[in-house]
Amino acid sequence: MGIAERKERQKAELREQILAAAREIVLEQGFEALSMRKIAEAIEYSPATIYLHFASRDDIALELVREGFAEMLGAIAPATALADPVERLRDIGRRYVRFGLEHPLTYRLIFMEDPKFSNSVIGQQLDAPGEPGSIAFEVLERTVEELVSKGIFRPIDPEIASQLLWAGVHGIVSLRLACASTANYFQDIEALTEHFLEVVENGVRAHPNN
Amino acid sequence: MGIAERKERQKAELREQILAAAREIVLEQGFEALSMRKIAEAIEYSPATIYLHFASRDDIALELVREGFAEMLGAIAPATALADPVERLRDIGRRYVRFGLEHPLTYRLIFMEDPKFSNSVIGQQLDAPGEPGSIAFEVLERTVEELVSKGIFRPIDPEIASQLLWAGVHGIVSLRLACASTANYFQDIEALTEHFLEVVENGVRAHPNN
DNA sequence: GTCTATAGGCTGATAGAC
DNA sequence: GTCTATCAGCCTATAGAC
Repeated sequence: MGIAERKERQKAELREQILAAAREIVLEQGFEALSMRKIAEAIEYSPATIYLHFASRDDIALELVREGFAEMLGAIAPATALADPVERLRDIGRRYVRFGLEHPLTYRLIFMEDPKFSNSVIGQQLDAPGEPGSIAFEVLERTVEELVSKGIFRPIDPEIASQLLWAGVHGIVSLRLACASTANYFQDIEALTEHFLEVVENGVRAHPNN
Repeated sequence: MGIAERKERQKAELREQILAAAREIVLEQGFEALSMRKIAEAIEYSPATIYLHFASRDDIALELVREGFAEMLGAIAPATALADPVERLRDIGRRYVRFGLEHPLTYRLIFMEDPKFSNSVIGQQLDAPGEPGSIAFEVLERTVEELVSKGIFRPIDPEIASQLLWAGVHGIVSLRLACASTANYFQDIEALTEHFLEVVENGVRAHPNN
């Protein structure tokens, strides 16, 4: 059945081409500029052909958000390897912020563009136990747990602490993306991140060390 | 010159009607649904008439973002009246989050919708010393200063501390708005806000009280 | 599988009549 | 000041030919 396989391969390739073209349009012209016609032009097929691979524009957009989310998790993942929970926690925060700053349009796409897609993707990732997003959040929670059990952090609900950390780094990134030109007020985001991590760490520490 | 005045009054009235209609459309159908035709239909004038009061759709949108920002500041302002700086700081945070949750679409419009407008409005507000936004941020900074000078907070740069607080509450609100349906993970935003304020307070306190 | 052609919308903005 | 009419363009999605 070599012929059927080749056909399937070609079909999958075209699907990938569509997504790649869509990604490029979003990264170059913004999310709202994404249209079936532009994708068609980029891949040198007619708009009608795209509908053989995706049911709608929303389907493509959703897939892009999914990919963006996965890309973000991939950028944060290396932090997991750190043995020291204090360093691991900091590294997660730093990597999160760095990803947001280095991929502002991807970050916007995931969290700020269309609530319909953000909601669907983030919700799916967090509600299903096996999903990468769920696992990433669990790593965060378990790191907090470790810090508590080692007596470094005072007893604090790991879920709440994790949500605080997430909200904090998300706030730093998304506020920056919302007022990117307001350079006067958010000059050094990396430094702000360090301060945030230090303040939170200090705020939940069992034996304050300032 | 009563006639000229009446005409001016009527002109201003129509301008207000346009903005009111635009606001309603954005709050009911979302920002991207805002169009000149829909506004025209709502005010029962032809689309061409709107152009006598606003140069473009962007002009109207910008004005809406400006108004939204002002509305937010107005909702936070009462916190200024609190004499106790600790309570004042907490109240600012609480009011900020409450406004975001009670006016999600206005909050989205200000910070998450179109960076073009967010940027312009937030930038203008923060860069010009006399603007309400600038003043609000100064109140925050001065509150931190007061806490430091009274020995309640350790010596910390008030600007950095203020940015941290802003980023934190913004993160709480905007993450919630991005994944509104993910109720499992962000059940009680008010409680999360309390934890955030407590952790930050504790993290910068001169004499830890846990 | 891929195309052309098109239905059936929507949009911002403006010229020119009244 | 306000209108009608319209330009010039965008869009998603599909029917039907090849």
